[in-house]
Amino acid sequence: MGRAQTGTGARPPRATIIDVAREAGVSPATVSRVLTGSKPVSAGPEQRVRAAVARLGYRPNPAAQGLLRGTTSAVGVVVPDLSNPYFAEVLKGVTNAAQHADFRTLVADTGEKAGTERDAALELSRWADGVVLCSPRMSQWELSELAAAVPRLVCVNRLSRDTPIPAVAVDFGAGVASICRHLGELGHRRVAYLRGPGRAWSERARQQALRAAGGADLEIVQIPCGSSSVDGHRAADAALATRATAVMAFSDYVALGALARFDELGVSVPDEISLTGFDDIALSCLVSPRLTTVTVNKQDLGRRAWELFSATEDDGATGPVVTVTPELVIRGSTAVPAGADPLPRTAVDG
Amino acid sequence: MGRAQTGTGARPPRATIIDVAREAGVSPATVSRVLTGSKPVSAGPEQRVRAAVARLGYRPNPAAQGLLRGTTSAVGVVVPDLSNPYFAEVLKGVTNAAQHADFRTLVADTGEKAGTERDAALELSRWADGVVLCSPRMSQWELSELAAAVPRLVCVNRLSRDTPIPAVAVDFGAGVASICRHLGELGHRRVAYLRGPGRAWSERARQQALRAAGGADLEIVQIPCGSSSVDGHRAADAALATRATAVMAFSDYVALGALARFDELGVSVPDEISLTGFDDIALSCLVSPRLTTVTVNKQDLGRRAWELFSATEDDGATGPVVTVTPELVIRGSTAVPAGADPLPRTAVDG
DNA sequence: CTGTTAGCGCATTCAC
DNA sequence: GTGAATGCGCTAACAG
Repeated sequence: MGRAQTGTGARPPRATIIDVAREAGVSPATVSRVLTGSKPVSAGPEQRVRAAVARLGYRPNPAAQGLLRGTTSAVGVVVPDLSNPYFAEVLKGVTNAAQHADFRTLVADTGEKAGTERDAALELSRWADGVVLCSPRMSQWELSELAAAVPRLVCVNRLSRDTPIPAVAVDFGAGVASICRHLGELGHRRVAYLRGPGRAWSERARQQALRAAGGADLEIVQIPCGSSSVDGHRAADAALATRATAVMAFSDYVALGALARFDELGVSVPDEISLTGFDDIALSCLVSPRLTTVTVNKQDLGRRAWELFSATEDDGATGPVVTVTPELVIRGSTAVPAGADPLPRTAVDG
Repeated sequence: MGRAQTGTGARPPRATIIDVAREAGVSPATVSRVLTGSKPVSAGPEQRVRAAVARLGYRPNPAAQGLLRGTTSAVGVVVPDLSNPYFAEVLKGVTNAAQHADFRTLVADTGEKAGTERDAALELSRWADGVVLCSPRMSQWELSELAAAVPRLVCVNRLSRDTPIPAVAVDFGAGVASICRHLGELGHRRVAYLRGPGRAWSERARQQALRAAGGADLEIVQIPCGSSSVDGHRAADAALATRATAVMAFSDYVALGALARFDELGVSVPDEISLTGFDDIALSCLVSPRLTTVTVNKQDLGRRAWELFSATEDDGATGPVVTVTPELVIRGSTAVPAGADPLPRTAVDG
């Protein structure tokens, strides 16, 4: 009885709060009060409202609520490439945290094209209360400009000196330093570095650490590469040509590509050449040899970005910066270079 | 001159169409007309409006627009696990296609928990014009119920006989059959199958094909497993214990886990045991040996899901179903079983 | 061509 | 406690 005729094919138009009010024999205001719990409602009407809501399958229209509140309960996430497991994990971290706080996640993939990041972020910012920018490749200038236009902007893996943008970032310098130390202790003296995208802040941070680490003890040979496994695969030959005894890749994703190329070439890792990654993605311990890398909790990065986002005020951001220190994890892809003493450095120092 | 005082920290409240109208000395309707192009506006006012828009940095509020239009220009995507490269790729496919049509993508991750899929989809459907459900693990009954509640529901890798839900799905049967054929031709007679999640439709589709393929020629031994690489890693020992000469994994992601375990155990692939995957994720040709699998264009799957979505009417869905036939790609992880004739079957048959 | 009016669905004032 | 009125920002329908 009473169920509005639900034709087989025709879907009933979404019920409004007015429909519910009529059905329950109360005013829309009362329905709203029951649903939001903003003001007490006596038992009788409350029951009738709840029954009507259930019967009609009523769900408040979020657009209308948002219009009234002035907020959207949504957060935008801009990533360079969803195919990259790293960004997929960060997105997962943000999404899960947001879901927990009853927020929706809007996602945009810029396809590693720095030129589209600005538009993507601006667009998402219209639909969401703010935007999380993952490893933006845009210029510092663009970023500052964007920060002025987007109500709540949070960066992942991008720190900016001039503009106080809230950010959570991996301490790439510490990561690179620990890899260099590890390689040095093994006896490597000449290391080929597979460079990431020049526009990536994280790459520039690595370069800085590389400059500090490289010197008399460790010679770093730079090889242009990129951020994907295909890039790593392509750059592997050039790395080999440097006669370095170890290859340090921009990331695990890149390292996996290089590893595949070494395998094709019959170059044994780590016997003939050592290889390191960065990030410790899931698949890095599924390859053979398992990748020596630096471990970063990517979902946690996303979660922290969310926390920053939800702690940020809509007006001038104070710009707290969270730094996450990665940890070296030594696995099978690094070893003493062929024909070298394990710890010559200690011997010399001592 | 004229730039409203943009205090250093304080962000100016988002301008409304009324602000623009005032600034340009016209009515809000004229501003709207200039912006939407719905009706012609003469040059003078148009220029003034554009100038005001630029000066104020005005952008229409999508919530208000949506409220009026009754649509959101957004699509929801529900995936079991963003960490799984397969789903990340499908999401990328949907997002890119949606972006192209000026639609936003909302994403929800259910963490492989079938129980949360329904709520996630229902929730997203309030914010979006419809939902793409990726490999839903929910029951057929729940799915039918959901289809009645969500305006535009599209499934990926899930076909339902009773309810006509638009869907794009891989022809898992054909894929499994081609793997079985390949394995049979190599001379394998006993194959261990690493099962996917029992709730997954794709798993049931595979089982059907397995029943057809398994028989006198090919014995299939079923091993409970799961959908992640960790599951594959765990199940590898049991697969080995069956004394099968080949292992067929539910997916590449699972196969990669098994491969890693075989490597740990010193079991050589494909010399001692053959291994196959399914889906052909990017990393499958980065491991050693490269994985024999069946190739599926995952981004394309997402793109097609989007097309189905945008072709679907809000009312009763007609339920077109697109089937994608995967292609066998033979790489290094499969070989003739130890001590067997390469093509005994042909010999017997001939 | 342009301005005025109304209303999308909802929550939150006010009166009662 | 409850109902009626107001307005969030915007565009469609009307007048002029």
